[in-house]
Amino acid sequence: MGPQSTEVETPRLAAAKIGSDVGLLLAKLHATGSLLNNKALADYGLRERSFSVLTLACSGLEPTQRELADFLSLDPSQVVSLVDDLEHRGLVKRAQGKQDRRAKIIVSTAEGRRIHNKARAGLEECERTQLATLTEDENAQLRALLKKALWG
Amino acid sequence: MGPQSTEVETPRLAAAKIGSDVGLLLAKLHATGSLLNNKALADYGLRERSFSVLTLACSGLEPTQRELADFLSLDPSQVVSLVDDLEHRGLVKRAQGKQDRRAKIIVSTAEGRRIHNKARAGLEECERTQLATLTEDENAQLRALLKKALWG
DNA sequence: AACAATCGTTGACTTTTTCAATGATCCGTA
DNA sequence: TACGGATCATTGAAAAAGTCAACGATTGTT
Repeated sequence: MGPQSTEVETPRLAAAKIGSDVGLLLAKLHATGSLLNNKALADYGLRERSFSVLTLACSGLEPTQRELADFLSLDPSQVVSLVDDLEHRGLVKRAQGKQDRRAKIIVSTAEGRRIHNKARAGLEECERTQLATLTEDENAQLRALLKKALWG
Repeated sequence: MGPQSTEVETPRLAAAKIGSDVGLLLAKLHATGSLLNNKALADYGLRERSFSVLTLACSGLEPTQRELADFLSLDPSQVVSLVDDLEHRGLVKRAQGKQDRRAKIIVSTAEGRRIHNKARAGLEECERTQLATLTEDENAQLRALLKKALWG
């Protein structure tokens, strides 16, 4: 992503109609958010994406790599790298698919769950400050709207 | 961003708590949205970013490149490329800054405004279909929440 | 006048994304 | 059962995007 300063910027340009373009708003919020999230996760050797993979590995849903790729909007080869990294660090394991032996199921290790719990706490705190200008209700509303936009 | 299929995916993994993580929701909606937006803009030789620059050039706000970089969360060198491209195609012009002669103000040409109008119509139609699962009210709510999250 | 800071630009460098090819496996069909 | 086409994880290469430091020109400050 681009270079973000943590300073408050004067959004002179937000006056333009583009300031209401959903695509741009998403891009901007995602950009600034990613930067902060990655910073918060760095303490645990994670980034937004590896954290997402780890979260799903810890979920008990036993996702396959293909499912991870679809859900996270990543190329399958990118998932390979992410899982490689997490596996080398002993946070997740590859297990053989149950119905499909081609597929590999990603499951967390005890250590993975330990790290994940810590990282999640840090990330939640980080996101809380990011959305500090929203009330608790608005925060929940935003989540609900994003989910509905994605999955109806 | 990653590879998106236009098919509807079964979000088995959305059940995980991560399905409520704002960071991931933003990333995912942004990813799928970008893909569709870029596809819609391709007819006009534009992409999300060059469209944003063109929009601001057409806004009458006379943005400098530095302001574009800040507002669009881009590195100044990326703005150079985007403006180069638009300028070569005769859609925008670089004008000397008024108070500051180091700065360059980006303004649209008549052709730029013509293309922009067409592209904007196409993009709006595209975003309408993307957010089809939201009601008109929810759509407006989402915009408002994103703006508030960004600028309070 | 001197100095540090900022603007746009360039170029090098790293990271990320994209894509095609591969072996293993699955599934439908003859 | 055996064949053929599709899907899975993986690899590696190529393309695109992002990052960063340096530069001349200009600004504002001391």
